[in-house]
Amino acid sequence: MRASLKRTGLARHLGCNIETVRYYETIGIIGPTDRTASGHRLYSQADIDRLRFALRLRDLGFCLEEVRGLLAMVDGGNHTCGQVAEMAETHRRNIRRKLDDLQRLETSLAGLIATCHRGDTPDCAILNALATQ
Amino acid sequence: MRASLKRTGLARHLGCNIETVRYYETIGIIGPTDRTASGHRLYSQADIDRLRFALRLRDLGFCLEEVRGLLAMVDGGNHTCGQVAEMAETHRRNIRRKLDDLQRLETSLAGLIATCHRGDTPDCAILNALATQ
DNA sequence: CTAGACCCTGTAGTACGTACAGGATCAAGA
DNA sequence: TCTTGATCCTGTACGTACTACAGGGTCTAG
Repeated sequence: MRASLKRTGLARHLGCNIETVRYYETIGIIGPTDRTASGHRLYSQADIDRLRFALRLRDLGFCLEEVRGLLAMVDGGNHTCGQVAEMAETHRRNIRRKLDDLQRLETSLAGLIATCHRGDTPDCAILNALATQ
Repeated sequence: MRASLKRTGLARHLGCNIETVRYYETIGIIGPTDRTASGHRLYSQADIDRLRFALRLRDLGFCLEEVRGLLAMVDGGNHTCGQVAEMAETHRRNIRRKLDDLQRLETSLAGLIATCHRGDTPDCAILNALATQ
């Protein structure tokens, strides 16, 4: 069966927000689709596949610029598997860095919280620690 | 010695961006400061302390709304140590959740990368995995 | 035929700044 | 005293990745 959905159907099918679909069209992640005589968009199976691909990349934390790049590579057909792997590796390093940052932050916060005796007075070890020069 | 800095001096002293200082003033994180006769801002020691406090909270990952809330609590003097600790705990839970999300993401990405043979052809296991319905 | 669900476009708002434009002021050296 | 370059001022636009309207047109089931 060949699908041909409108915006709400598409959004439900892929589990994304309606507005996101239009946004992705305006910034060129997905191209302009076919329209009905009255101007309603009709999403073909190819449109759906492309959007799903983009959404998966997004869910993997790629920014839209990277998504655009990967789509362009696939569109052009002038990519190699090695290039794709390299982009993925770079992205993974960025995520690892974020993980490290967040882990350090959690540690700091845990240390701060541990100093607190949770009294019902305004005198707070957390605030004192933060206010100290 | 009582400090009284202008914007560049302040930004250098606290290691933040000049524009950030002005931004924090426009959104009310820090109040309007004294000015010279010609209108140049002068940051007192109290201004500096307040900004440092706000920047530390920001560095701990609190959003500006939370920073504003904590500052208001301190300003009003009507807070308890327990309330502060609770905010910190809530924030810590949010960070933990982000850590989990990011960790899952890293795992997915690692799995994807592992399937790739890094060839110089366009046929790519990563792209195939992402394109598969 | 009508009600309500859906579609269209354009614009404004979110968080947290960053970056400029166009002009005024200040401090130090000649 | 003059000039030069650093700094200051204000206002506004830009960035990401959407989200939320407003004001109108279309479609479909009863």
